[in-house]
Amino acid sequence: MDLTVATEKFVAWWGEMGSKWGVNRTVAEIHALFYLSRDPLNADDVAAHLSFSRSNVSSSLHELENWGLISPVHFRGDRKQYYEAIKDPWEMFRVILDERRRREINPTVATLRACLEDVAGSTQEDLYTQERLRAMLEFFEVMIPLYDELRRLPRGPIQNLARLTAKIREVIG
Amino acid sequence: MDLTVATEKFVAWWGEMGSKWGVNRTVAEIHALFYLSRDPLNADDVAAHLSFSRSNVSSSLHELENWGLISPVHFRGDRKQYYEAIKDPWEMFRVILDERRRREINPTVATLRACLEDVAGSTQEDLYTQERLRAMLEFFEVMIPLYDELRRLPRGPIQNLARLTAKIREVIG
DNA sequence: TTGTAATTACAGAAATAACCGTAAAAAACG
DNA sequence: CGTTTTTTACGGTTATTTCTGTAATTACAA
Repeated sequence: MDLTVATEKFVAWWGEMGSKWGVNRTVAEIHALFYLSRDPLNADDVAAHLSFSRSNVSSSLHELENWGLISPVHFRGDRKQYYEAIKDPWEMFRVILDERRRREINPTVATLRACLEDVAGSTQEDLYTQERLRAMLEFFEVMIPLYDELRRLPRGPIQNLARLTAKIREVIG
Repeated sequence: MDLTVATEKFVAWWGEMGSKWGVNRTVAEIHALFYLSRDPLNADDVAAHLSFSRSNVSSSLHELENWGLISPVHFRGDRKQYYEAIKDPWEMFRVILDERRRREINPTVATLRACLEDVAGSTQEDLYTQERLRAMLEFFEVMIPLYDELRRLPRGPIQNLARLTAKIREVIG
């Protein structure tokens, strides 16, 4: 209970965003609370601050842990399970993207390959479909290695990249 | 009705992905169907192929049009409204990202600014929160211009970027 | 106009997802 | 060990989203 206006506003917005990106609103709100909180929180803290049931909080914490966005913290002499969030946005989004890649992008590539197998000995009619599937697969096959490279760059060089690509456009344009 | 195995599989998968990224499953499936289809389709075609109600198809087509992923096509002497999808994956994902930026990223930046205003004359206690909000805002303020640059690059240079960033890491690492 | 075909709006039904409270289980102490 | 505290699992409920069918509207051709 009793969050500041700014915290309240950010938590609500982050929940809203979550729901637009396929993340449970409650999970996203809890994540936002952890992100803004200086100190680790336990399930009761979260339940009290956001007025969710303990059980709902419990499973949401699990989900956030599975995503790698929060990690457990223990205090000696306190049995409760505390958690704290990744606090650096760069690291945080890297974790999210890595996880989405693992869960969704990789299987998508696998599915595309499977579809291409299915359509391999193709009649004239399916040739167009085959072509579309191949184009999509090629897209991922370029973007995935690019992401793999970008994710390893520290933020300094990333900031310069914008300037660099502007230059590239200038040269070729 | 009577889609090929590959089409069926891809449509189902795309719907699955949609639901994980905050897009209505039906809308995503219809989009997939358009993507794979050589010829423009009308609402009846879609309803027949995927066994959705006409009205459901109608509103889904609208939504896809709002996203800019399909566009209307007319055939002389045929009153029906046909649509066709963007067929180039590069262009397609660019449209999706642009739209998500407009709908979600820009408002997020605005919200962050608003939160920072709220927390401006801050007590000691809120100082940490303020810091977190600022860090998040800074992240977006670097990534948005970078995206703006990348989205304007044709795919050739993008393919080389991966190699380039590998080089950068090599030099600084 | 008038009739016909296509589209859209809407309200209720169906399906899905989210949430809570309780009870069982597990873990941490003495 | 037994006790206490914390965590998890589960069944039922509520809420939300999705989907459908019908009715109203619009666009078009004769």
